[in-house]
Amino acid sequence: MHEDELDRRLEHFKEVCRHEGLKLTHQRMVIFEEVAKSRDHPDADTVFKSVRDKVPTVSLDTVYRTLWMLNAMGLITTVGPPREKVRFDGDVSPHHHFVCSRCGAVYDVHGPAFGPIQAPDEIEGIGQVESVRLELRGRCRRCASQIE
Amino acid sequence: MHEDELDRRLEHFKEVCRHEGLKLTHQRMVIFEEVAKSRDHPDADTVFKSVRDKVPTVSLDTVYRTLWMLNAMGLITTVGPPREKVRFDGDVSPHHHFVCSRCGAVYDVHGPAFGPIQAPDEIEGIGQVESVRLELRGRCRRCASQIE
DNA sequence: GCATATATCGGAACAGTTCCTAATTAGTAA
DNA sequence: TTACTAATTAGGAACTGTTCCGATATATGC
Repeated sequence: MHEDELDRRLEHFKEVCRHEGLKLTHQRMVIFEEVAKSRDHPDADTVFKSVRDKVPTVSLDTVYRTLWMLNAMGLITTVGPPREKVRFDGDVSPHHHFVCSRCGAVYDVHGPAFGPIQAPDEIEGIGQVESVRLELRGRCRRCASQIE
Repeated sequence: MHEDELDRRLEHFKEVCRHEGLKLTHQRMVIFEEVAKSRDHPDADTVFKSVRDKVPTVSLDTVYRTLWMLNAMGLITTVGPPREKVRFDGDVSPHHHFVCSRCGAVYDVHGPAFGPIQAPDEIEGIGQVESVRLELRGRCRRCASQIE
């Protein structure tokens, strides 16, 4: 990534914070920068260790809080569903899932609209695909109809 | 689900166990039946509680061991990536991920082959889709080239 | 039935994440 | 600059989901 791009993201981050009335603490900036410039999808502990090199007293809690905050603000994303326990499915036929982000309910989606998903050619250079998992997230009907 | 279908699955399960030299314990059958007949993607604790009604002394460990075994045998599947910690991604542009099931490395997949994924009409009746997550799993090049 | 490899139970251990509270700090206004 | 205040942090305890461990029990093959 270009130095410029990182600066641009940092500036955007500051802007969003100001706009949301969030304080621009040193910790937050270092944590954001760490994820923004990383290319290897680090876990929380990895971020924690990197940040600690620059801010020795930072706590793991702060790292977690900040990461989820950044995620909520759309400044970073996560790989895999956040904070959920494993669930099992007796149906092994090819299908996908809709997970309600509010109540956690899981709905099967068999709809043929997707068809059998095929990996793009790019994958060739990365590895051998063994399974494809498609997960839709959102608010289910029941939750959507309830007042917040 | 028809009673027949459940019986068929149970019979298939027994067959696979025999073929693999796995013992057909009462616990295993009850656990498998519980997941096979469920329609709501239960978590391990839910399965545990259901099974306990029929086998009061069953342990949570047995439930977990059995569920992962069933998963490994392809008799059930999981929702969401199993046994992994959350990882973060500073890239918020639309893209997907390839996760190596052996070393855990995550690779970005931007390939246009997928295009913007669209939810099937079936979704209309389920809820409002807020995000779509596509995850490819398999063995990455580096791992594939190593002797097991 | 007997032998034995396999599976189970129960509880302790573990890992990742979140909670709690006193102390600190960024932003704001005088 | 200084003082004020609400937001944020550090550190460690607590929590949750999952796995490990060792003694006991059991399914299967003979």
